[in-house]
Amino acid sequence: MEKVNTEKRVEIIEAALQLFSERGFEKTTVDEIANKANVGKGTIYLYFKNKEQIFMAVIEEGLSKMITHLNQIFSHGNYMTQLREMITYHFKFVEENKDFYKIFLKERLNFCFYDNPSKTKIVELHHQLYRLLEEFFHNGIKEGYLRLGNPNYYSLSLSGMISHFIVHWLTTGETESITSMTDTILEIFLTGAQKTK
Amino acid sequence: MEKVNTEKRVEIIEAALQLFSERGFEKTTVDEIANKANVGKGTIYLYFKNKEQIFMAVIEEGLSKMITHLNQIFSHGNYMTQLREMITYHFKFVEENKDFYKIFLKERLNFCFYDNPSKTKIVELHHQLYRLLEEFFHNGIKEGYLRLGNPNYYSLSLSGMISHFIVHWLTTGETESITSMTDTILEIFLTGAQKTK
Amino acid sequence: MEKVNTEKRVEIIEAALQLFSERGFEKTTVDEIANKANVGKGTIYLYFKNKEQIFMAVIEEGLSKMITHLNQIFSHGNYMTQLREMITYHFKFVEENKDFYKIFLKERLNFCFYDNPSKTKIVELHHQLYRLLEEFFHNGIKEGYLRLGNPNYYSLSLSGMISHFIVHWLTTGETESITSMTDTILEIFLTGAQKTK
Amino acid sequence: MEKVNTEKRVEIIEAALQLFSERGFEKTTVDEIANKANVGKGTIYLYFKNKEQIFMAVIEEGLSKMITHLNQIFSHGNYMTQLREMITYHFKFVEENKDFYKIFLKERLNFCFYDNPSKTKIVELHHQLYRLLEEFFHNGIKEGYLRLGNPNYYSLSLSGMISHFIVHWLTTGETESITSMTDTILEIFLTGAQKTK
DNA sequence: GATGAATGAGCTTTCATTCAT
DNA sequence: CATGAATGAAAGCTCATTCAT
Repeated sequence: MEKVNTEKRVEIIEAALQLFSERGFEKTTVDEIANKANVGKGTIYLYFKNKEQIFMAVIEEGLSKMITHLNQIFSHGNYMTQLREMITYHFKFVEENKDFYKIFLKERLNFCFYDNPSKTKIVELHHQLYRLLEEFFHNGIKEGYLRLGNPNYYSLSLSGMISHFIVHWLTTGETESITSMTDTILEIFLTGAQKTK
Repeated sequence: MEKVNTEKRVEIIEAALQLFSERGFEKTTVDEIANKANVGKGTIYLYFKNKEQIFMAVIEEGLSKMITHLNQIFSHGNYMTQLREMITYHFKFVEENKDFYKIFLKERLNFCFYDNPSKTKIVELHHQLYRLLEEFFHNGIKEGYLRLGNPNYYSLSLSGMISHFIVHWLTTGETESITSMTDTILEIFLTGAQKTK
Repeated sequence: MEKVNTEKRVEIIEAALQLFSERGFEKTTVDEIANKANVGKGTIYLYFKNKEQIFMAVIEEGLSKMITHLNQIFSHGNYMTQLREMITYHFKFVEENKDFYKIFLKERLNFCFYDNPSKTKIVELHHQLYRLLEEFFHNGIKEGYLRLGNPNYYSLSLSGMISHFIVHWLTTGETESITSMTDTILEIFLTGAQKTK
Repeated sequence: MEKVNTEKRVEIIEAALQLFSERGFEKTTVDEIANKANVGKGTIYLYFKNKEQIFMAVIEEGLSKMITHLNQIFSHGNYMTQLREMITYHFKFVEENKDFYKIFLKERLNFCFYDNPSKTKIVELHHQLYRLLEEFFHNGIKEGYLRLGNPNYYSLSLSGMISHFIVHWLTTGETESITSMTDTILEIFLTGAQKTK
């Protein structure tokens, strides 16, 4: 019933992405998506089984992009460069995909509850992202760049810092580029906030 | 039209809190809230102008609780104790107010868009929380506990770490108490993740 | 969710009965029913779970009426009088409940397929009607009024004759009262069409 | 716009016949018909103006078949043989055209309302069938096989008996061949159900 | 104050029909 | 001739809100 990737499908996803991020899933109507995508309302249902599937496709799209790029970053260069680039990439990504990131931040909490088959792809991608970071921090310890410790805790800490800076940036009007925060975060993450004697 | 605090109002808020956190705002019906609160559906509209106002009240309630308690923590004891207690308190709070915290995490992003008069109270409280933490970190620097730097960045970093650990905890089944994470977070925040020679 | 018998419920059933018989189930919209019944569309759903349940209620209503009356007829008088009255009653019933009878004639074929719980009541009533007639003809044989034979075949034959006369009457403009057909049918049923020497 | 009989047209009618009898007219989609007939959806509209016309063609097809065959039966043999064969033919027909007969039984009631030009063909055929039987019973009286009386009443009586036996057979699982009912019906129709002294 | 029956705007989804290829 | 992607009117149903009691 659902058609494969075509120009129309992409247009629908892009329209939906914007609207979902502006008004949220529930407050966005299929009519609005159709209008913004310049397709008939019925057309939407040629490409997606229902409104929820559009949402899933939107998330999938964004998560896949993130994973692909992180994999690229982690595939060459030395560790510290990768660390810095990972942070910068997050900021660049959010600047370019503000809409997706807003949705992502809101929906993270629900990913775990996605049990029905139509959502497993999302859960799978989210796990992939999680494991990618875990491995990265695991390597950091093994290669002697990071202190001994649970790599997941490092992962959660840095991710938390990054996403919280982003939340702050998004909610305070997105003045200036947020990429300039890279060094700040890197320093706090690596050397901590405590005054050394 | 809106009545002041009474037992009924509290019951409505508590019922709504639970339902909103379980199903989200849109998927919760006023009927359900009325049932759970053991009041008539019409009664709800004696205490709240509309469904959205219930939501606002729920958020207000939670934010006020947090602010009150943080103020208490910051009012006595030495700095490092306050820092540790602040983290522990967050964890305790989320354990006791899981429902509210979920909503809070999701809605944070929207606080900035709350322009209409009915939401200013929320924005105000959110700012208060923000300033409270800013001041706390500002003091940490002034009193020589924290390295020189922008107190907001410290605030964002630690808040991000805390909330991200909570997200992880919430989405992985809430096994064990999360308060045990206090030391882990404190250490990473204070001394960083980098291996020292 | 469904309210019990009230004036509104009755009005909805009556409006639906008319519309269903005029346009058929599918071509009748809930809006139309609501309009004809002078209630809001939403009100319909206070009394019926969905459109199909209205239909079921309509059928139930009519079948119950028929069964009740047939029971009355079969409860007193001698056999031949009962037989005649039964036929007359069918004609009177269809004259007074033309709408229902049309629906009944069309839906008979589907009664057997009504497996889901919401329809068992209908199936049950239909069986009741069937057994009532079977027993009536069984008695006719036992009491020596009817020739030896399978009572079901007599039941099917007479019912068939009656309903076909009704179909004819309904489709040819319902000129004159159809009750005048009672004797014609009775005679053919009892003594047959063949010329006796 | 409508093409004459071709293989494709026949396939569409046959597919529609089956689907209409299974799900009814409204619940059958043009897509389904197209799929079952192995033609493109657009192709259907080369052969039929709209969905309703497919339905009409289905009915026409079946009625024509019945009329043709009844004419054959009535064209040779003696009267009583013709009578018996007419009944048997009905049963054989329904066994071979169960789908059509179900639709026919349901739609009979509407034939009279078919006023618009697209339906006159149906009405015409239905009248033809009616007159064919009327004439047959008229002859039966004239030739001394049947008692004096209105031939239409005999026609309605026997037709009613036959179709009601068929309804019963269709709704009770179609166990055994229904053709075995021929004698039963014939006897009741000819000699009646009343016990003779 | 408290209620819940009543409402209709508004939603998602379906599907007969068209038409460019 | 044949097709199926595209369409939007129209349907069933939900639910926030009102208001007579």
